Amino acid sequence: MTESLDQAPERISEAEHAIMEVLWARHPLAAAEVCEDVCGARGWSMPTVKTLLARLVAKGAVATEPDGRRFLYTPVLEREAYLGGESRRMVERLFGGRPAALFAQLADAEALNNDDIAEIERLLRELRS
Amino acid sequence: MTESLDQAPERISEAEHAIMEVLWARHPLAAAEVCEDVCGARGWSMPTVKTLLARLVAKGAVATEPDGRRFLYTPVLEREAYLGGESRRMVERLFGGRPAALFAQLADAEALNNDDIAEIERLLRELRS
DNA sequence: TTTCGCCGTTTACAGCTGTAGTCAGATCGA
DNA sequence: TCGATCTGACTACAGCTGTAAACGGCGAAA
Repeated sequence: MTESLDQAPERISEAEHAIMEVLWARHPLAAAEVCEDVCGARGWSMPTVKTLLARLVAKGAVATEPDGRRFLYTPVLEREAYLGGESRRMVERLFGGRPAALFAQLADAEALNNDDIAEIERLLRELRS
Repeated sequence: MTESLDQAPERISEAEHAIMEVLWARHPLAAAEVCEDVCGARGWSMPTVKTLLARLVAKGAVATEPDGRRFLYTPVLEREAYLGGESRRMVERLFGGRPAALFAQLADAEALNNDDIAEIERLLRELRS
């Protein structure tokens, strides 16, 4: 397996993830614009957003590009990679790496509605081909 | 129903979860026995296990029963409930509550092997009936 | 009865996380 | 030119987490 010379996984916290979602949806953005998108929903203030952005930059998950006197922020870490990594980590930690066990759990907890089931079936058919 | 032990979900950390897994597998156990099961694998020492057990008791996830001069520990929180809750939380947080998106992600990351797929198909057939 | 060892409890402490205040420098408008 | 702003940087701080040492009581062995 790829022992990745790349960057260490560098965990992203939940608050940081909220910032990433904003940037994944639209970028590059200035700090103030990120705040517009997220401060209301989470009850944060500008300083909070700035701190989180700075931490993300320090972790290499977000890049900056100067724009006059301010910075524009762009995600470096890709959404797919992040979600994939988190999902696998979770399946690993909670279900011993067996995705089927996760599926069984969700089914058991009735967390799957008919649409979910239909879509998962479609995905499986696709995988098979 | 029973009076709310579950009003507040009372998050369980990863280290605490390792302890819970030991107790779910076998209980009741004394602290020393828990350590036997987990100290080697995680490189922990007795004090660490004791701290984690104490925190779990404080959170109401584990109950104690006196056994001579020591305590025996038994899980109160059930494994199914814990896994279900964690799974749903994760699907909520990362995939906007759409389990199918999680599966698409796992499929995309090639985290599903043939056995997983076969088992999920079997579960789907079961659900259908 | 005195001491030793085991057990749970208390205390410790550094790193991460959530949340935010303050500050110094750049810049735009007057 | 000079202050009002805006921006990122630095600082702060409490709570949670991982990890563990120190303490104090109680029963067993001597």
